[in-house]
Amino acid sequence: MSINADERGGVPPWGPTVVASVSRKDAVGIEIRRAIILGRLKPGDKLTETQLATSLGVSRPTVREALNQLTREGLIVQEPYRGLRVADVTKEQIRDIAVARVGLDMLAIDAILADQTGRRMQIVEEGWEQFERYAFHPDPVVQHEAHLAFHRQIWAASENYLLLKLWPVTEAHITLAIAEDQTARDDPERAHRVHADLMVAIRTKDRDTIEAAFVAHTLTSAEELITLLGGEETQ
Amino acid sequence: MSINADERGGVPPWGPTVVASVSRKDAVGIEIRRAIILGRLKPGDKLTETQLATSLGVSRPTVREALNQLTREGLIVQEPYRGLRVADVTKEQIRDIAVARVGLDMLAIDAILADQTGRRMQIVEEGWEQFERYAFHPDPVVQHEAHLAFHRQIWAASENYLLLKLWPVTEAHITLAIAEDQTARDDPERAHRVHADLMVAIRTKDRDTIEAAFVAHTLTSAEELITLLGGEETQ
DNA sequence: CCTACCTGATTGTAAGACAATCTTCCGTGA
DNA sequence: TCACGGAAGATTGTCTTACAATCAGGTAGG
Repeated sequence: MSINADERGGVPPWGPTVVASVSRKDAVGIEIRRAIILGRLKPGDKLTETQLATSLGVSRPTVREALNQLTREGLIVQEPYRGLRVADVTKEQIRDIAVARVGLDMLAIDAILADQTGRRMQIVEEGWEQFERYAFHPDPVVQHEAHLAFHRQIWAASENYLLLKLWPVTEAHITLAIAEDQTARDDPERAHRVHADLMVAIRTKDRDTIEAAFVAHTLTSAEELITLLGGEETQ
Repeated sequence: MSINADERGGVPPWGPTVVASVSRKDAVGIEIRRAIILGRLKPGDKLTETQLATSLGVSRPTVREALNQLTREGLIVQEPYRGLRVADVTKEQIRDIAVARVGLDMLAIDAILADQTGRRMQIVEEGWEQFERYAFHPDPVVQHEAHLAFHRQIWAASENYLLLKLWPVTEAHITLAIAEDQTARDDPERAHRVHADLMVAIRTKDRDTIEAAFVAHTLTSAEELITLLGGEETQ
């Protein structure tokens, strides 16, 4: 696990698709998120600054800056002077995440439906097209990122400045919830279908229909995950 | 502007009320937020890492960690290799902040109203009592923090894990919006009254009444602020 | 007057050092 | 044998110094 291209034979670990260069700090953050998405770093795993700095080939100050950000987002839990852990979420928290997400999604939807020009709906359509392009990509990280990008685009379509500011923390928690859900990552057909259902509902432009779809998409999925986790109390 | 108690005669700059010690990094963050609240740092003001480190009496790495966090929250805007600025918000963004806040507040209220035990409502009452204790404090920073603490407590009362994770970014934007509103800071009577009105509405336990109160409290205030800002486009 | 280059300002990153805090293990005493 | 205290190791928190990278502004030359 290193972010220096020269150590990996030319292709940086965050892949060839990033056009704008990213800072080392951001690259570290990307790499840690990927490791969580891929299950290489699991909820509860312990980490240290020195270990991460060494394996990522950067200095401790650089890794600290990335970790501070991940900590603030909620992906990493820091225990001063003791080390760090990949965050895990309890079943109750998974439900809370879903409840808040539906509320926030509906805030976005209200703004989209309020738009008489159709421009915001168009932005959602473009997000859907992007999603379809990558929904079946062989790389599970690309699939996950396509999923996140689609949901982010719904919020972006609302053109609400604060919603977008809240996205990174929300994204981190979506990632954590999905990291608990091993099966979700392995079923791109299902992932595509549930998003297609969402898109069908959005196109009706009927608020109640859309809300029911988001509840099904998010809350119901959360309850299924909680059932799957069964007796495993994750905290 | 320094965070070392020994340079200030014993009392740390963040005041004697902090019981748990805070890290230097956190103390730096607190100090910069206070300066923004007090208007000593104004929207658009330019800052440099070196300048802040010197005046706060800490090292550049420490200041960087604090600034990274403030940047992520939205209080500071960073321009790589050029310097930093106190964020300012446009009138449209002030409206967006208010719209999103009402939505989030109502998410919290829904969770509070759903609670049959009355425990969550009790938490709101305790938040109100705390607010009343400090609403007329002579220090405007204490007043502002009392205001933030009261609103945070409404979210805390929802016991929704993700809502609380979203609070710091929301708080930063409340602070920015209020920093634009010079008059709001100077009228603790009015501040107390508008929060008392909110509390009266919350106690009715009628969702529509509460929503109307939050709209009046947040959206209407935002529109008033936008009118006050008049022709001054802050972007 | 315009363009190019150089310099200054500032951030991004690193290395090494040490302080602070917490945990674990070992030794001693009861 | 158990409990307590102290020491050592692990890890973060903070600092200092240094240099690379990038951008903006000013000056000089054409």
